[in-house]
Amino acid sequence: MPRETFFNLPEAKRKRILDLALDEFAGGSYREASLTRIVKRAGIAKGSLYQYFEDKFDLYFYLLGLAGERKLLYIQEAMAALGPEPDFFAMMKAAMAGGFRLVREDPRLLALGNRMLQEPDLAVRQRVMAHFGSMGEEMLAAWIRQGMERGQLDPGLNPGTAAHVVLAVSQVVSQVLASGKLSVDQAEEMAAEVMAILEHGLRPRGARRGENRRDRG
Amino acid sequence: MPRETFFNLPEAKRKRILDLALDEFAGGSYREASLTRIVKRAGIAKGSLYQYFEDKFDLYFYLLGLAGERKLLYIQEAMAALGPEPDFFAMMKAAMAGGFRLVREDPRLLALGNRMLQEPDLAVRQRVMAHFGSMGEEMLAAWIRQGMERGQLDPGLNPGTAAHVVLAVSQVVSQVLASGKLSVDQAEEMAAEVMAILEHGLRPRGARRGENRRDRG
Amino acid sequence: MPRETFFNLPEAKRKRILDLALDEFAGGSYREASLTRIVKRAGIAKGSLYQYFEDKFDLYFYLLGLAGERKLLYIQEAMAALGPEPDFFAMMKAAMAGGFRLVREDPRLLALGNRMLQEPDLAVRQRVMAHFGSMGEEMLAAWIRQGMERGQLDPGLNPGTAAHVVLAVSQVVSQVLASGKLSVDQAEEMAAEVMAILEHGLRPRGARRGENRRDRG
Amino acid sequence: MPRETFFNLPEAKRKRILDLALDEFAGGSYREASLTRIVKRAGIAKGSLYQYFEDKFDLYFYLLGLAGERKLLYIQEAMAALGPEPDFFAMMKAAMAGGFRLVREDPRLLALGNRMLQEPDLAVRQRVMAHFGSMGEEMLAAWIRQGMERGQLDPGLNPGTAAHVVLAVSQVVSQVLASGKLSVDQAEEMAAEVMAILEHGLRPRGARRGENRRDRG
DNA sequence: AATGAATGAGAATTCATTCAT
DNA sequence: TATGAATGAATTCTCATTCAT
Repeated sequence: MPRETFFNLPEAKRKRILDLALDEFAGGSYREASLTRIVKRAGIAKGSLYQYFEDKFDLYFYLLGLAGERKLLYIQEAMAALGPEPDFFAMMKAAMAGGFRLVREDPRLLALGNRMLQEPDLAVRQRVMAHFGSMGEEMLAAWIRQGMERGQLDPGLNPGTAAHVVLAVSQVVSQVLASGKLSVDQAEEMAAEVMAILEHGLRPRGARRGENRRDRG
Repeated sequence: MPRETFFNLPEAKRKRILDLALDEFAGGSYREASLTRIVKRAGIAKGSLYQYFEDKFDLYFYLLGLAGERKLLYIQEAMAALGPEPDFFAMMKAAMAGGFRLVREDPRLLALGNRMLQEPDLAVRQRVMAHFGSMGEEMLAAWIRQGMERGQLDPGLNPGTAAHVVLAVSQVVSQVLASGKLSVDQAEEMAAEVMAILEHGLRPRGARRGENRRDRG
Repeated sequence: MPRETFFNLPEAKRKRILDLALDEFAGGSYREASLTRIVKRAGIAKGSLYQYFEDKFDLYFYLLGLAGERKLLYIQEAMAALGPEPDFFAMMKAAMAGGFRLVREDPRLLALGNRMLQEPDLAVRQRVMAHFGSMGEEMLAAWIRQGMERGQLDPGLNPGTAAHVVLAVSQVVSQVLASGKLSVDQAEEMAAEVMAILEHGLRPRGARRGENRRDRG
Repeated sequence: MPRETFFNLPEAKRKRILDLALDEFAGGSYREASLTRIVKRAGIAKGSLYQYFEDKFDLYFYLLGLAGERKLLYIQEAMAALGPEPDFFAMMKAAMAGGFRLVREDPRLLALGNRMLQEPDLAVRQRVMAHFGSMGEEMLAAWIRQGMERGQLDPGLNPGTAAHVVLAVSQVVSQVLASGKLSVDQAEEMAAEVMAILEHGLRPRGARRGENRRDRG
């Protein structure tokens, strides 16, 4: 956690530092993110950064926490709009919508997470995992189990595999976004498409027969 | 391209150098790959590497080419087994099978490609792209167009989006493999699952009615 | 000297600061003692320390003075128990006893002195010497002269050399203690042994055997 | 151990680097010795030093080895002049003479060893000890045992304590020398004096006076 | 009187690249 | 053709000291 010093800073300065740090850590691996560059751009002394944070990892970790927190918040807000006993796919779409809200606010927040998942430094990844766990993975597994119980998902599915598939697919959306190949709008469209496909693949087989699942035309 | 010197090297030495270089470049970003480490492990002089290759990028680029070439070869071999006018999904599965053959031979070849797609150094990525283009993307778009013409894919699809979806999904498989979360066998199983879902999602809608696409049980 | 501010501090706080400072300065060279660590452990502000003391040296110097003062006190108390015209070796033993009392009270006080004698920073050592002089050395020389006059020491001795020898030997005891190789009790035993040897070596020759032991010269 | 690179250097350069390094490491603690200063004074690039040595410790350790080696050599040469079954005190004097020869050649070699014995960084000291052991201590203990068997030392002695005393006394000589308080000649005189005292203290009691000098119990 | 933010020099170490032999 | 020494900028992190509040 940042030192008290950091929180005593005028908000503008604090935000500026976080902003520049986000630039760094979202733009490459942990190793490649340069504190030197941050302080140079921020116009502060090298030592100052060390008054705010324990060390490089402390800053990185704090940033990750902020991003995760915000993402979770958005997801929860999107899900709050759903009724009780919500459909699995409705939840997934709400979660995705939350993710997209995050991206529209600041794409780097998403990139930060992606970078972490690809972090080449094993020690860094382990330290992160030790605190954050696999996060989404567990939540998702719970959703899937619930969805199967409620008859929203094919009972023949292997929950573990399904979770991997779903998680992987949503990571794809993230990465397509991060790569800048698609605009946010295009990505959202693609995500809807992907979700439709997923839904088609994961719904109970019998339940799909004789009906038109796709209303997008 | 490597200098002539490199090709004059005894094959064992040449392979050894490439092998160690693959270790480096598959294990992190371009920046993090260390020539120093390569020469140390290879037991050759720093200067020698510069007699074989222009610079770091030259070596990296050559490695990428080798991996791409081999992947393409495997895909082509897998596709050669298909009859004339092959089904789109059969082609996809063949391509995937080619990819898995690559992975079984050397997982680092796959990791190398993944790392490149995530390369944080813009200049590096651009130089790579300038020579390799989006590779798979164009081939895939052609397949999709063909598939739609032949009535194997839903005519209502947006080919570009579909290409992205398909590409993204196969990248997912790659990354799951690279992450080590799944064994190659598990990943292959998951890939089959994913392909089934994709097929379900992309086949012409009418064509699916009243038939059981899924024979896996 | 500390500023007035320091003496206005509640005693507990004052002692705590000195205690932590002793930890630092007894544990390494002047340079390695870290004010940052002191204030962190003391839970006071960096600036506060500079309100109490001029600078790092001021604190160090004050600490040295305190330790020296106490050591002198203990020595004097041990000597007060001796009768008038005390024997040189009785005085030495009393002095040593004083030193051991100091060590038993707080071994860091001894370590502090030893570190000073080994201080690598010439400027620091010189500033210390400028104020404290060689301390013990002069007192010791006086004792030796006195001892020779009173016939307690061999008149053939070179007083300067003898002083060095005696001082050096007692430093040995200090360092053995500081090194932690011996317990205080063991060290005290060793000191007695050493003193016995010294006594044997420095007593007037005639007093021992009626012959001149020295065949080297 | 230094890298091959170092040994391939022209001798003058190699010596110059070692000389400057000796300046650093003999002048303070491990931490205080500055590689930056060494390269600046040597007029070489920072990176070059790392071509010669693994890291700071490697350089330090190599220096220590050189000094130890030379000291041992001198001691052995001095002892070679002694006849068979040499007297314990003759051996001690020879050893001391070896030490003085070292000091006359380069006092920093002695200072280096002293600094090591006082090294505040525990980890450094441990790594050194792990390779060098206590060196002298063991050799000395053997001498003492031998001396007692041969009737050159008082059989009532505790060999451990005696070893400590002797070792400590010779360290004193070292430190007096290192401190610069005495010239080498004066120090050698003092050493002789000290040895005479020691001899007097450690010789068999009967051999001296036919009585037991020890009344301390 | 107390605070604690700011500073910048200095520390060890790694790296890709050049070039004389 | 191979070598490997030299380079210097880059990295993270620590420190004593100052000063406005």
